[in-house]
Parts: sequence; structure tokens; C-alpha cells
Amino acid sequence: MGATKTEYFTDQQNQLATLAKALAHPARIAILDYLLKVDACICGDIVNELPLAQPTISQHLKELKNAGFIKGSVEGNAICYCINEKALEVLQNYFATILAKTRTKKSNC
Amino acid sequence: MGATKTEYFTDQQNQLATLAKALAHPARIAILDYLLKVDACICGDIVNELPLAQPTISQHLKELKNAGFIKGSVEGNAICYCINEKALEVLQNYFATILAKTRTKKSNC
DNA sequence: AAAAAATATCGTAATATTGCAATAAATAAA
DNA sequence: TTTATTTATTGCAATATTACGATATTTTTT
Repeated sequence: MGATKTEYFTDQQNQLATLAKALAHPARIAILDYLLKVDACICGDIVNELPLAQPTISQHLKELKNAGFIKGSVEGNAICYCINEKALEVLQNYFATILAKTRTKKSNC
Repeated sequence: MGATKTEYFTDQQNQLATLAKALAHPARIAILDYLLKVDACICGDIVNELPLAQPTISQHLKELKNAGFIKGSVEGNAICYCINEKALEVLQNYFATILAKTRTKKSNC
């Protein structure tokens, strides 16, 4: 017990849950907020911006990158991060779809 | 260490992270899928539909309800659950907004 | 080549989540 | 009111996440 039983769910269900999990921490939302604000991609700046240690930020960036919310490119001895539309599109599409579906149904409870 | 430092982030950041966390499990996505499919609100049926024990389903339903994704109403000795648009609207709005913002910026990395 | 700067990784302690058996609570049916 | 039905709660073991010091890695600068 204790482990999520992913094998019992569909690929789509697991994918959406994985995307949601990547956003399930305020620091990762804050990182997206910051990247949206500064547009240009920074990295060590995020460490200065948020009250978390460098290894912690690095770990959060890795999760956002793995999930497809950001991308990073080497730039000198730094790494430049910025928003990746990919994961956002999947979620935006999901919520738009189920909201539309819900609205046609006139919820009855 | 080990605990999320919510006090260091904005209310909005914490709220979005909380909503995302509620969806960060395939069983909870599956519950939403099922509620969308059957429209009418069932409850013990979800236990029959998913390969998880009743207390586990009950716990997942509680999390979805607390986050605002579903609502439940007493119906005889059963409880009828159905989709609640509230939380969906917040997320749909969030993703639409940041996707639009991202697209105006022509990501540069 | 050595030192500096920027990130990533490792190891680990603290905390949170997941899943379920056992059991409680609440209402319906007999 | 007793029994059945349905859902919630409790307690706990297994697993996952969070945070960070120490350290490794990579590239730039000197």
C-alpha cells in the first residue's frame, strides 16, 4: 500500500494526473509566474526571487521541465529557462472540454 | 524540512497549487471522467467502477469536494455526487490567460 | 591550468500522500 | 426497533514529496 496504482488507469488519466502533479506546489506556480513576468529566461534569478535554496529550485525546475511546462537551453555557463506551451495546451484543452461538457448537462444534484 | 513553505507564496499561488494537487492522482481524474459520463450523480457506483476500496474512494471524493471540483447531496441513505463548475472555471481561466500571455511573447529560448 | 560562476546530483531528515481493514455514523427497510 | 445499506472516519503501514547541505559537473574567466 501507499503507492499509486497507475496500472489501473488509462494513459490519458495518468498523463493528466502527472501534469497536475507538476503544478501541485506553490513554488512551481511561482516559477511559472516569474517566467511569464520576465519573459526572457533566467535561472539563478529564480533562486534570488524565491525563498528556497538552490538545490530545491533546481529540483522544481526539473519537474516542470519533465512535465513539459518549461524548456531550458544552455547559454554560456548558465541555463536559460522559459515557458513551453506544450503542457499548458494539453491542460487548457482538457479544462475547456470538460467545462463545455458540464455546461450542456445542467448539473442535477 | 519536508513541509511545503506555503507562507512564502501568494494566496493565488497556493490556491492554484491546491487545485492542481486535487487533480494530481489518476483515480481522481477517473472519478471526474466517470461523473462526466454518467451525468447523474452516483457514489457507490464509483466504488464498483474503479479498482480501489471504498474507504479509498471516499477519501478521494472528499479531496475533490474540498477543492471544489464536485459537490454531493444527501439522497436517501446514499450521497449523490456531481461535477461542480467552480474549480474548473478557475483553472480554465488560469490556463487560458497564461497561454495567451505566452503566445504574445514569442518565447525566446 | 587554476579559480570563479552557475547548475545539477546525492544523501538524508522531515513531512505528506496513498490504500485499506476495521469500525463508526446515518438513513432506509423490515 | 432491529437489520440492511451506504458513506465516512480512524489508525496504520508503505510509499512519495519536500527541502537542503555537501559535493559534483560544466563552462567562463583570469
